[in-house]
Amino acid sequence: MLDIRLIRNEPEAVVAALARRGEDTSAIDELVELDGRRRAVTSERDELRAEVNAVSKQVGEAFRDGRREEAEALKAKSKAAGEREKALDAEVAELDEKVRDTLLRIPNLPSADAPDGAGEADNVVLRTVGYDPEAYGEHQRVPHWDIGVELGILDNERATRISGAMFSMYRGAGARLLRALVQLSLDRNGDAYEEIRPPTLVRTDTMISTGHLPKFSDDAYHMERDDLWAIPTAEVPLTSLGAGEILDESDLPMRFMAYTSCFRREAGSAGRDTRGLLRSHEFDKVELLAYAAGEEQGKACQEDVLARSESILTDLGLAYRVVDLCTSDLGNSAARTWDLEAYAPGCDLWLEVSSVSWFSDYQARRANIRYRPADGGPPQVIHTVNGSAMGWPRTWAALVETHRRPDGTITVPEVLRPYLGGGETIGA
RNA sequence: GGAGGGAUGGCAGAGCGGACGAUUGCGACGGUCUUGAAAACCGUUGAGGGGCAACCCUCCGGGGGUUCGAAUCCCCCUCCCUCCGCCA
Repeated sequence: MLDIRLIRNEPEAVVAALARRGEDTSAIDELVELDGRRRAVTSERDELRAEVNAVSKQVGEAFRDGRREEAEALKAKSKAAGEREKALDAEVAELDEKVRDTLLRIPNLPSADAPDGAGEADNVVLRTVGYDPEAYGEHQRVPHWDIGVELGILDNERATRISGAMFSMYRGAGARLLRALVQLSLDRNGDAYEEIRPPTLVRTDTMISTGHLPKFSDDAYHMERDDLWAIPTAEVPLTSLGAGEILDESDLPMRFMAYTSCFRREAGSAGRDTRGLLRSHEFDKVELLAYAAGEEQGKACQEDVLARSESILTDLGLAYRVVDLCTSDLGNSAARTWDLEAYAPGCDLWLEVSSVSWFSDYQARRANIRYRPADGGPPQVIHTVNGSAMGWPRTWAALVETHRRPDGTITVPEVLRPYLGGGETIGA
């Protein structure tokens, strides 16, 4: 959520920044007005409160000194003020809630260096690595859903029978490959990122902190009976790890990683890109996340996550490109996002396998995570950064398609072999 | 699921209707002393909001109530702990 003081002091700047997203900015004018009213009523209420406090004190003194009559008179005076105060207090509460509700629905301001744009087409490809369209043979032009069936390593037909459309099931070497990918990624990031195994069901508050609620409730699975949400990404519990806390600047940046299932209803995208592993309701992901002291450190952390994710793709022998999301394609909470897209030759698609974002203090303000500056100043809201390392189904797909040999078997990239008992081939 | 006990500042832990934003200890920070450090001693040290400022208001898990006045009394909720039951 944005800082209300920023909206108050520089509404034009906020409107201009939101306009870069193509966002309707009328909520800002509304907020400025609401906030003004709220502050006026609040100070009026506070004055009355101060009066009640002062008079009450006198009541006590009068009683102690035995001045009964005076005490009774003061009591009546205080009671009258108290009643007016109560009415104003209700009004303040209502305005507070309105301000917060409005604030929660306003997206983050894009970073100054995020490219402007009106849609996906305006995203900027920063670099393409290892891609040569001429280099792929016919044997690599087989989509993973066919390879999966052919080798018996993917069984979405039965997954569908068990859970419905857009669920998947890995089998045998396919399941092992998936686990190897997860483990590789955890192992190589363990030097700097603390491994966490968080809960995958979370409270409403937790979903609000990352910005997944209140606006995007249709995208998430909700367990009505217990009022819990299935996480769409480990970003949700990891971001809230430090909720409500004041950290020491010397401990920052703090870095965490988690391997979890992720659950997405994919409302509105039914039937789109649903073949094979392109899009499913449940998938595995390893997430890297950092708490940073301010913008400079935050941006450095974003670079670190990106570099780490890229190196995994490189080591897996996959072609990929880095895409700088334009302002209109940016997620609600993000200020700057780089997507990593791996090339899958079989389905001839660039698959988004990672999304590395800097959220400035937007999420941390919602989660109320702060740090105490080393110079002793007042607590500051931290910055958050996160990125996938990686989203595994799509990586699995790109890998299987890329490394398919003419005989239909799959070459296991060297880095994965230790995790597969030294095995060099799948499907032999 | 049943019974009981809790939730107070960075942490520990008092307070149980008015002088309490809160005793105290630890920690942290500043100073004295010291070649330096430690120890000792002195001092400072919660968060949020409003105001140019003096200063004012709010916050003792959350919400409601009683009262002129609530950290303190009452009700509801959440969470934690102990015991019992059940269960992976």
